[in-house]
Amino acid sequence: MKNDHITDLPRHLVEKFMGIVRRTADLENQPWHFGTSETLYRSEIFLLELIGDQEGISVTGGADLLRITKGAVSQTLKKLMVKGLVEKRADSEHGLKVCLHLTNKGKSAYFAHKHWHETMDGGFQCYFSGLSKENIDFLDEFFDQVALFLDKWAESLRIHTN
Amino acid sequence: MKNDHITDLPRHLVEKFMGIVRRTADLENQPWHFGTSETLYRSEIFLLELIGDQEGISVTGGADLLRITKGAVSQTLKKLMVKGLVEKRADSEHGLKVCLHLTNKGKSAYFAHKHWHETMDGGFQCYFSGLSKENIDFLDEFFDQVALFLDKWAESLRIHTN
DNA sequence: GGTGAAAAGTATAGGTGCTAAACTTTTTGC
DNA sequence: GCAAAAAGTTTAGCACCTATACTTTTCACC
Repeated sequence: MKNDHITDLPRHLVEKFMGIVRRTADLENQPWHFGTSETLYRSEIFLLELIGDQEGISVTGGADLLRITKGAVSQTLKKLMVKGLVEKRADSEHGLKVCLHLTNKGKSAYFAHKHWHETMDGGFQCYFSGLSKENIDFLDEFFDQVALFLDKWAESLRIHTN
Repeated sequence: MKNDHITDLPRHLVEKFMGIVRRTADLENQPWHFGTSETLYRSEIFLLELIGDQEGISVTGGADLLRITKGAVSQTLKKLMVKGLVEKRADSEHGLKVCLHLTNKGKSAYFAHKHWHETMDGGFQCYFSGLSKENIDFLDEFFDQVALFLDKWAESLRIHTN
């Protein structure tokens, strides 16, 4: 069929997109060795980054932002403390709450991660800056459409799970 | 700073994109309840889909295509067989190889999944069809840029892992 | 002010999904 | 013919998450 290259174009794009999604998830699952001698795993990096962004956050607060259970945060937290990257401090106004802070070792890892993002995102930001307003607007709209699609996906799961 | 909305636009888009990527990965991790009474998990769906697409494939062949170890395939395969969705057949030309096939129950799940994709992708394909050739080309180029970025990412991990 | 419910955090069991390594059996190559 | 390679399975172990039970503290209401 000589028109395959036209009708298949969207499918081709969808597959390209899904490839990117899977590769990104894959890369995020790789352990990390920057800024510290400790090996950091995905969940640990996420929590470290969150604590660095919001020093003094609580376990429950972190769980809400990471959208996981507080039990999961508690477990990851323990690993970060064993590695000497994070410390717990008592909340002066609430005897049950805990305030999470980075140690200097933790800050080293945190800023190494931030710096990695800077250099890494550099080229990409550059590419973005070179785009026309039309293309930027289009991308924005496109992402919204994808988000709507994901809503539909989630909804279809919700229905068939009852 | 009054120009924040301009300089932050790329960052805003990057975060939007990363949100989509994470949400998609999340949705793929949800268990599945279509076309069969059995609950299917991500690895099981992937393998089921692969066997449906390529009936008669071997364990090692599947491992290569899924880019995981054959041990992982063997484990997932066992679950699919316990659920009665897949069966092993001897390879007539190679006594050690195994040919994987869907049972009727497996085909039901496989086609339910395919049908779900059809209806699900429907609206999105529609949206795609309405796009101009310029926008399509731009998206294609954009995904290529993201792929390049992921290459850089992988490379940076490779270096720091030696 | 006292009491019961809610909230913060921890600990544990269990489950998915993967790798690495050890193992068996068959096929292939010299 | 025999060693090496290939196909597949099994096991131990790790990362990561949820659900649940639990303790301790705080809060709200009478």
